[in-house]
Amino acid sequence: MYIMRSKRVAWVTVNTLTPLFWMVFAGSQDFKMRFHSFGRIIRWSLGPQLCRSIPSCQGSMEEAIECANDMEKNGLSPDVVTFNILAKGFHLLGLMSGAWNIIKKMLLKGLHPDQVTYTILICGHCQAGDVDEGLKLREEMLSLNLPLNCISYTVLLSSLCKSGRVVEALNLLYEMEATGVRADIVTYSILIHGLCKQGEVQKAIMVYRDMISKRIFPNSFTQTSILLGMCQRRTIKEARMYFDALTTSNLTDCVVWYNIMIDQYAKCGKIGEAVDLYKQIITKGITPSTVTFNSLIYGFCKQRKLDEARWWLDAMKLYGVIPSAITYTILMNAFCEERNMQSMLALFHEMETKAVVPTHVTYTVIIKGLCRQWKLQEAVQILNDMYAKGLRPDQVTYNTIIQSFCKARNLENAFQLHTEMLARDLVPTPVTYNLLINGLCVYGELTDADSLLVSLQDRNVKLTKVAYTTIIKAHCAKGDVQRAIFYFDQMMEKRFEISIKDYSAVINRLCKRSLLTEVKFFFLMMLYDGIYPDHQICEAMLNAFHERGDLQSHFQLLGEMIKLGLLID
DNA sequence: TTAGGGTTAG
Repeated sequence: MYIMRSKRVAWVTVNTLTPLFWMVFAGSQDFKMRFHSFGRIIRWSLGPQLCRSIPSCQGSMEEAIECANDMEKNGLSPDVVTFNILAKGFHLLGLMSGAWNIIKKMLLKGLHPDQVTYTILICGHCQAGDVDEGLKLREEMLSLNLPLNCISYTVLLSSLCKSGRVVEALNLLYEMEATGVRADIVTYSILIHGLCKQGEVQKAIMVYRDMISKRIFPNSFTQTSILLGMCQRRTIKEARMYFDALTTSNLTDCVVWYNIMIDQYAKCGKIGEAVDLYKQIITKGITPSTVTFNSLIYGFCKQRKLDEARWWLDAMKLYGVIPSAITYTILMNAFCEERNMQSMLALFHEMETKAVVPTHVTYTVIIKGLCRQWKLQEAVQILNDMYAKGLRPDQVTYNTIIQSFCKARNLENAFQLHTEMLARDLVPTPVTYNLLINGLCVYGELTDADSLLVSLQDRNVKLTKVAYTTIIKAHCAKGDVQRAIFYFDQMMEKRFEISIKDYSAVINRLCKRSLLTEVKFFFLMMLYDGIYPDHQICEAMLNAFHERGDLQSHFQLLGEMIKLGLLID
């Protein structure tokens, strides 16, 4: 009971390494109570410091472990809960090897990991981005006859949703139902959110109805997911209607709903509406968050009103809201877009003086700025500095520099960076390959672009339509229509949605080379595909037919244009 | 006593 009075007492106890503690508990008959108090001390010794930097956290982990060791010295054996608390501590620090060591100790003591232990480990794998390892642990649990509970399922489900694997997440929900594990509001909220984010709004509604039928009622998290879904798949007006209904029918308003709405307005250029909502937040006495200001700043940056954007950064400070790395990065990117490197770097230094730690996105913006000034070696230097600072550049970081090396006709360095990505276990994105293919098409050998595309296809590397349209355009421009048709067929076989833009790109290039038979071939293919020509594409063809003296085709097309209403007078 | 959820930047 003494321990429970205040945190301060617990800290005194831990820091003086327990003599006081044992004086308090000496002679206590309530063994369980003493044991639980140790758990609290361990949690307290982890808690306040976990929020700080890693080195001080490690210190507190040592203290927690020392406390657990102290238990043993005093004749109390740590149990599964004690070990779980320690494992969780390591997990929070991202030190999963430490968590595994704790589990090993636990096993050596003849204790068996329980559902919580497994959940912590699953969480560790999932947060490291390895859901499949988490799913393997699920198999292990099942093989050990250790059924997963709602929380363990929810951790897996959350991670699957974050990786975009919503179908598998849905299947897990069905598995829960089949095994008699009742999903709760957290499970449903995560799933509805995941489905909405993937644009699967219909499925999200289905899950929502299922939830209501089980008499689980939405809370602010669920409502946030639905609002997001509305923003993604419906018009902003419909989202606003839902938002208005939320804010008028709920007793307590949630700042996240306002943030989502403000962000939507900021993104579509309706900054006035965004500011109006901000005023509503203040009038209602809701505390705006960093995200509120970030979205407003983004909105002003998008309108290229950088003075006003900067004013909002200062306004944050007046309200006691702390700017984050995202706040600074938004502004830095806006200055980068304006080619104002000086202001961009001034903001970066301001960040440093205010102890706001830059992220990999912040550095990517700096790299983008350097690339725009063709300071490519300096950009590579920043990339290396990132690793030295313990930051992991991502695909966008690499793509930014690769694009610039391609534009600078330095394909060797561009491919070197691609190799470096692979060496660092960073899976290149379809954009990486689009950039490299485009680089080879425009500044290198087209045959090399062909070889790259074929090798990617052979290795089943995920590609987007752009890879195909890029190579098709290049073959059209260089007159190898057979090859262009070959890739066009492939693009259709892969069921990419082909638009008039794609046909126009091909037909325009063929017109420029006066390859009229091929022009007619693609034009017919477009009509067969159910795509109506526009005025621009017809104009290009008319000119080409006229220039080559193919008057029959010229007048035939004119006739078609009149029928389609594309020719006025 | 220990495990799970929402909004923003390149």
